[in-house]
Amino acid sequence: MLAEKNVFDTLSERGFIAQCTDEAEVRKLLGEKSVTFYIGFDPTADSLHAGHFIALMVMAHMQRAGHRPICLVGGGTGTVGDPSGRSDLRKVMTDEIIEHNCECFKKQIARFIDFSDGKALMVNNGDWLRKLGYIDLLREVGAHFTVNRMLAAECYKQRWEKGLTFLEFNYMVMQAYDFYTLNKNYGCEMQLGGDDQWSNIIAGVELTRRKTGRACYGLTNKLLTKSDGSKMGKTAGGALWLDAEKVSPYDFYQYWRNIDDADVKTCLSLLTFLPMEEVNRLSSLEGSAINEAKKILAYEVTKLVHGEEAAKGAEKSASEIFSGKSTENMPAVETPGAVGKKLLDVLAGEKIIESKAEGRRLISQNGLTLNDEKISDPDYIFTDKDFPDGAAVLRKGKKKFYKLVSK
RNA sequence: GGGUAGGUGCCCGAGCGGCUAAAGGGGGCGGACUGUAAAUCCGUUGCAUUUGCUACGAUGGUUCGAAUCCAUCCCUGCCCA
Repeated sequence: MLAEKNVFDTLSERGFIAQCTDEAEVRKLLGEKSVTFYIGFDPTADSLHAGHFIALMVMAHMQRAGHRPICLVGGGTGTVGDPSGRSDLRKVMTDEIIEHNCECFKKQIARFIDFSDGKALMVNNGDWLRKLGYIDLLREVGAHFTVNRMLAAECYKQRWEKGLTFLEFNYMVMQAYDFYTLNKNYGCEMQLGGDDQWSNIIAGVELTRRKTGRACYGLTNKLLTKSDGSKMGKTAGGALWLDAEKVSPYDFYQYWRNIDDADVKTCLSLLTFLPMEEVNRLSSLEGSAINEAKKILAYEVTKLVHGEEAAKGAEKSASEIFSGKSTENMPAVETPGAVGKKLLDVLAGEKIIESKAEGRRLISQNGLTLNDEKISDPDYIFTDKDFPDGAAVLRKGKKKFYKLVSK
């Protein structure tokens, strides 16, 4: 069942599309039948992050329009590591870790994509890549690649200075083989992915054509970057993970709530399903009014990732905390027996600060507030009075709040 | 395998016997200004704290004293094979 509107237009209108093979052909294809397509995710960590989310959105748009997604987790390619656009060699992971990460990915992806009734498939390229024989692969696939062409690929540019290992050089071949395999087994005709995957995708399109004579297509989505070109989705602790254990819904919400004005439009159109009229209306708000747009953005993205309940909770906490009305939903930290202990010891113990030196620095720079009183003494010791109702409100910097619960 | 240039804090990058926990920049953090924004400005940025510990690829050595000198090893780039 195809949607009335061509997804290609939807994706294009929302600003997803970076590069595409034969646009007219792809658009036509997507408009006339249900297309099976795939996106691969390499298990580089035990959670997906904001960068993957945009790909999931593309996938969701496609599925909503009646096409069939194949989610590929890279149990095989993950062992090699994609060098595309990277300046360093990826860490080698053990098979156990890769397997574990694949499982984590599967669970997360299942929240965004409907896998019921075969509406989507989940595959692991380890299933076919791992049992390939070297000689067989060379003869079957290697013959179709010229090194000259591979070397010219944009994705290796970054590596010219640092050196590219043969191991990584093969990544492209493996990914191309994935596409060919999926085309053969599932009739997969398109591969989507982040724009950094363009070279790999093209390789797959060509391999499939050479081996089968069938035309395949590729389309890449823009990478999630800020208006200044830097990567979006970076937090103090690293990536903006989709796993609630790694980044709480509240922090996740706050990330989007604090996005640059200039990025509001991109985020709304790429990361939410709000109609474009609404996206345009919200992102045209000026001055402080654009905060409304940010609230909606934060709520919508959090809802997609963590569910409606968590999104509402995060929204409520944020508005209460920043208006100073209530501390009820503030992120709580259990600090039993804090009374009588040094403030810095307690905070360091709870990882609220990374080290006591950082704590001292914060205090000397007026960055720590306890129940609305600036802390000025690095040796401050908690007293009963700090926990009026069994809880104290600690503020670190301007925006990080913690409710210390003393039991 | 031969020649050569290197491996410095989160990253880039200076330092090339003591004044070096290590210039400068980026990033991060804090403050001011604001709109829980950006830009800007100021401060700060190993840990422990009252001169203690750990750090300049690894291990040994020379020295009163080494990131800086020597030896061996590991890793990387480039050129040659």
